[in-house]
This record gives sequence, C-alpha cells and structure tokens, in this order.
Amino acid sequence: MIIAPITISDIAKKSKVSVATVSRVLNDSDKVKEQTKEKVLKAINELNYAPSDIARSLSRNITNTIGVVVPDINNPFFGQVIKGISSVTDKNDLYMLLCDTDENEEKEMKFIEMLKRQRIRGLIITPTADNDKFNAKYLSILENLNVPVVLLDRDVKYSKFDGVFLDSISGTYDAIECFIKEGHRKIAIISGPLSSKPGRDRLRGYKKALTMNGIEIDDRYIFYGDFRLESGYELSQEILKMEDPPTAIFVSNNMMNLGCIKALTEANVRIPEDMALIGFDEIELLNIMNMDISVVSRPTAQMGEVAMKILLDRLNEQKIDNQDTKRIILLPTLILRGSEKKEK
Amino acid sequence: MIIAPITISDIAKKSKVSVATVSRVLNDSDKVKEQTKEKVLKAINELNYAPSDIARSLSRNITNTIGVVVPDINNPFFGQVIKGISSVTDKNDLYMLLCDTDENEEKEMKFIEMLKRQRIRGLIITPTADNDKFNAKYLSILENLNVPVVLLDRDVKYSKFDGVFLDSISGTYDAIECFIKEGHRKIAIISGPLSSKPGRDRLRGYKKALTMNGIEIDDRYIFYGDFRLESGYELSQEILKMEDPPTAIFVSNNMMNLGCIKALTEANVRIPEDMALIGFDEIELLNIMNMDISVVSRPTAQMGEVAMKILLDRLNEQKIDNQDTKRIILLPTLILRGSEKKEK
DNA sequence: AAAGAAAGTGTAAGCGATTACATTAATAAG
DNA sequence: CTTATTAATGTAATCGCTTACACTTTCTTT
Repeated sequence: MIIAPITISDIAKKSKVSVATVSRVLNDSDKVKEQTKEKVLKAINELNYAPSDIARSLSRNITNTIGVVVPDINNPFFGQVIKGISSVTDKNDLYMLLCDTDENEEKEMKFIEMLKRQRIRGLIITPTADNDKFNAKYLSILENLNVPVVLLDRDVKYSKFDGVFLDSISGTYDAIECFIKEGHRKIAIISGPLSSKPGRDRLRGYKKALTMNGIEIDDRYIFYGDFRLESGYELSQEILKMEDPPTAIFVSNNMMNLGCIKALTEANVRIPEDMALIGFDEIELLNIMNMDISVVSRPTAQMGEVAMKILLDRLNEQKIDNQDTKRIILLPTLILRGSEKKEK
Repeated sequence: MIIAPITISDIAKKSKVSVATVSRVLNDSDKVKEQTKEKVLKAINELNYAPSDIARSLSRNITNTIGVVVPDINNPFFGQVIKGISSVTDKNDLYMLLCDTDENEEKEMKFIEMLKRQRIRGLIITPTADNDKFNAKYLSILENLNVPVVLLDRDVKYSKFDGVFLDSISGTYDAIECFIKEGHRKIAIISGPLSSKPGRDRLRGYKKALTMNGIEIDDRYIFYGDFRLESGYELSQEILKMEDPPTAIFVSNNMMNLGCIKALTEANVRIPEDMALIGFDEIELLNIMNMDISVVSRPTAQMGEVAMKILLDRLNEQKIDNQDTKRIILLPTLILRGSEKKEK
C-alpha cells in the first residue's frame, strides 16, 4: 500500500510560487509577503501537506532523531527513565528510536550499527556489557558513531563518554549507618555480582560504613547474589539458617529484595521485629500494599531527564574540540519506613 | 559536534569504481565481479562506512520505521506489548519510533502528525480517546497518514482500521461463571468507566454471565471506577460497608485490583475465606509474593507481536484496494489460584 | 522622476543514495 | 578472427527538500 505523498512542488504549483518560497514559508526563514504566505498556507492546508523530514534531514545534513538503547523496557526503572527522556525530547522536536537489547551484547552492537545508518544525532545508552571481553570492540563501535553518547546508570571501562550515574556507594553507606545508629551490629549484605560496577560499589559502601563506625567486617555476613529474585530468596534462607544470624539485612537491588521479603515472610520472620531490612530501589507494589520497607531510592525519571539534557547541550555545542567529559552522579535518597528499626 | 560521515562517493573514489557499483555491492542488486566487490568491501571496511538510511529512504521513497504510540510505557501491559512488537521489527529490519502520550489526546494528535513527517511506513497505536468529542478530527488525522494503522487493545469508533483486541466479554463471563459454580450468588463488580470499550465490555460479560445462569442482576452490586488504584480502594471500602455485602468481587483491571486488595487487607478481610476475588490482568509481583489471586490473564506480548505481524502483512501487500479489515480478537485465560473459592 | 536600497521571489546546485539506460569488457559462437 | 552475446561497469536523472545567489519589484530619498 503505497500512496505517493504530497510534495513541496505540489504546493508550489498549486499556490503558483516557487518551491523556494514554499520552503521559506515552511521555515519562516526569510521575508515572504504576507499575501503570498497566505496563498501558500492555504494550499498546504487544502492538500494536507506535511513536509518530509527525510528530505529535510538529507538536505540539512542533520536528523532529529536520537537513539535510546536499554536492556529491558519491562524493568520499571527503564520505563521511568524513558519517561524522563521523553519529557525533554517532546519539547525539542526530537524523536526517539528505541531499542531493547534484552541484556544481549550481540544484539546491542547490532542496534548501534543500525542507529548509525539512521544517522541519529545522539545516543543514550545503558550498556549490557561491563566485561573486558567486549570492551575494545564495543568502544570502537561507539566511537565510530561519531555522535555524542551519554551513558546511563552503567559505565563502560576506559571510555570518556558523558554519563549519568548514581552514587551507589553513598546510598549504601547511609543505609548501613542508619542500621548502626539503630543499634544493629550484626549486619548482613546480599550483594550483587562483583563483575558489575553497581554490585561492587554497593559492597564498598557497606564495608566503608562498617569500618568508619568501628565495626569489624565479618565475611560470614557477606552474601553474593546475581541481582535476580531467586538469588535473593535463596541467600535469605541461608541467612536464616545461620548459627549466629545478623539482626539486619541490606539487599542490593529491588528484585533480590523481593526474594528476601518472600523468604522472610514464608519463614514467619517479622520485619523489623525479628529482622531489620533495607533494600536498594523502590518497589512500588510494596508501598501500595502498605508493606513498609525502607529503601535507598533512585531518582529514576530524573536520571533520564538529566541524560537527555546533557545530550541536548552536546547537540547545541559549536566546537568539536570540547573534550571535557560531563559525568553527573546523582544521589539516592534513603527513605525510612520503619523496617530498619531495632526493637528490643 | 558535527562530523560529516563518509558517503558512498568516498567509497567509490577510494575503490576506484563508480557510485553505482558501490551501491550494487551494498545491495547485492546486480552482478558485480568478485574482484571488484572485494575492493569495494575493503574500502567500506577501512573507512568504517555505513550507508545513510536517510538518503536511501529518499531515493527509494520508502522508509523502514514504524510508529508506536502508547498511553504509558510504565504500565507493565504496554512494556510487554512493546517487547512483542520488537520481536517482530528486529527480524525485519524495521525501526520503532516510540511515543508516550500520557493519556493526553492533544499530545497524541501532535505525535501522529510528527510521525507523518517522519514518513513512517505504518502505525501501531493504542488511542487515548474513545469519546465522540475528538472522534471526527482524530479519524481524519489517522486516515490522513495514508499508511496502514493497527489499533491495539482500544478501538476507535467508526473506524475501519485493523486491530488486535481482547475479548473482554468472554474473559469476564468466565470469571463470573466460575464464581457461580463455586456457589457464589451475591457477586459484585468494580467496573471501569463506561466511556471506554473495555469498561463496557467487562460489565457486559458480568451481566451476561449472571443472566445466563439465572441470577438476577442487582444494581447495588455494580460499582463504577476509573481504572485507577484509588478508585478500586475506595469502592472496595464501600462494598465492605454494605448491609448485605457480596461474597465475591470481580475487579475490572489490575490497578483497581491492587486497590481492592489493599482495602481488604487493611480491613482484615481474608481472601477468599471472607471475600472471594478475581481480577482482570496479571499482577506479576503478587505472584512473586505468593499472594494467590485468580485473574483473567491477557497474552500481552502476543498482542504486540500479532499487531506487528498484521502491520507487516499490510506493508507487503501489493494492491491498495484491499478493503477487508483484519480484526484479531484474542482470548484471555482464566487463571485460578484459589481466591475465587467459596469456603463455608 | 531617477537612482539606490530594501524586500520579495525564482533558479539551480546539492544532500547521499538508487536505478534506468548507455557503454565497455569479456566470452562464446561461427 | 570477426561478430553476437553476455557480464560488468559507468553516466546521469531522481527522490523532496534547503539555500546561496541572482533577479525583479517596490519603496525611499533627493
């Protein structure tokens, strides 16, 4: 089903002017006599004409699309992030080409190459890979795009791209310190995998908080999960079986936190009477269900918004030689709802 | 930051052939001597050239982007739908321009006009408005796109676009009948707004099931919400206050269902011992938390996939005169987890 | 009323590809 | 060794816009 759309020359013909004049009316670029302008607008209206962004992009040699590459749209975090990005693109006449990589490196690289052909003006990306295996190839593909890139939430080693990240260390630090102030001394952490930066950082925050408060780090209380629900569930069960169990648990992300809550609930362990708990990332449902779990909360939509604003600035920059990387590190908020308490 | 990308003529120059030959290599369109081909590929490789889809679209007079317009990416339903759409676009070299209308009619119409300028090849859309106020204008804007349109989940009055919908009537019918078989006679419904087709259909299914089973419809048991959590919460509280309360509640969507569960939980009403419950749409997190609530479940990702496949068929169609509208109506599944039971 | 300035409009090249048609090179047939 | 075929490549128009430059009107000004 192909119907040739109306073109600028149809309008020119109908309103008896040249295409140049029509173009001027379209872009308000030069003085056009009021009377002529009306004629042209009338023709545009009658024929329902909409100029082709394709042709416009080609002749101006610049597009108005930006690429957004995320690992999983179904993750509420990225849903929010995309909302944040949209809020900026909407106001700036930019379009969003969305790619969902499914946490698959190959797919991701393929998408980036597709986006290059689409001549996107800029890219916001949450990379899948943080391992050395792909690093070199990955970097070269990104560099090769030759457009501004803004990393979101996940960093890429050895890169000097702009980025918006979250201070996981301080977020975790605050949570642990809060436990300590409550009187907890035996504090466990369900950490993420150390192959990911957020995983590493959250563990670091944990250790730092203990050390700074003169509490010795006890390796028995450190558990390594993989950010997925099941690992949170299983590790929590292990914790409950310990001889000298902790009185508080910090869980490094929302999915593992759910797993942990599930395990505690099933074992009839009350929160916080029997076990105090703080997790990383909000879980909307828990709030709805009045389950008061304290969390380290990230400003998700804001992260998308800030990323897009950085990108926008780059797009408006004149000089190419601007080498200073902009890396924004947002702070999470510790939201206390009572689950951190130590009841005697 | 604008760096002129490599063009086809750079490749032509470097490999000492004409642009036509390079194009042939790029598209495998005509016989090219093996030796020449290699030369060209080598140049492409060395210069890291990627052909411009913009220029290609212009000269072929056809793009490879499709528009996807949804009311809210954060709604898990649409997240899943987008995944379904992606699964098809990925395999067919199509790009997805994503627009989030925030349930705002004005915004939606603006997006459609933007997409027209982008010369999208087709559109998948879940319209915000189902009211007569916008209908005429809305239809004309969609028609004016002159590309195949596939409606998703929500219909547009008087339109003859293709579409993928869900049989809300039968889904609700089954749920209510299930209640009846369990022995329930006093069954309440928290309906959606009647201004929306899903709202109307679900209420219709409810009434039909009662009637077909010889149970009189009692208007006191019909409550009208707005699909949002709060209304589910408040209406449930009303239900609990009734003199002659129902023994079972059917809730017309996931958000109101959460509201209902919240109200029941707060009032210490046990499910299903004190009140049986079936909702429309899965709530993933409830399952994780071992809260066994029976639901009418929709094949969400499949809806996106089917919609995209219909669109794909349209894109591949030769003749323009194909007037037969394709409307697929998928069936929901009643998933029983025990919350529908009537305990004595 | 003539000359110069300003305003309005048109002509045509160019953006980076595709492709019909023309041309040349290579191979087969006589 | 021509000539007819076929294979390989090149030339140039085209897609729908933008825009530099040229040209024509329409004021101003004296």
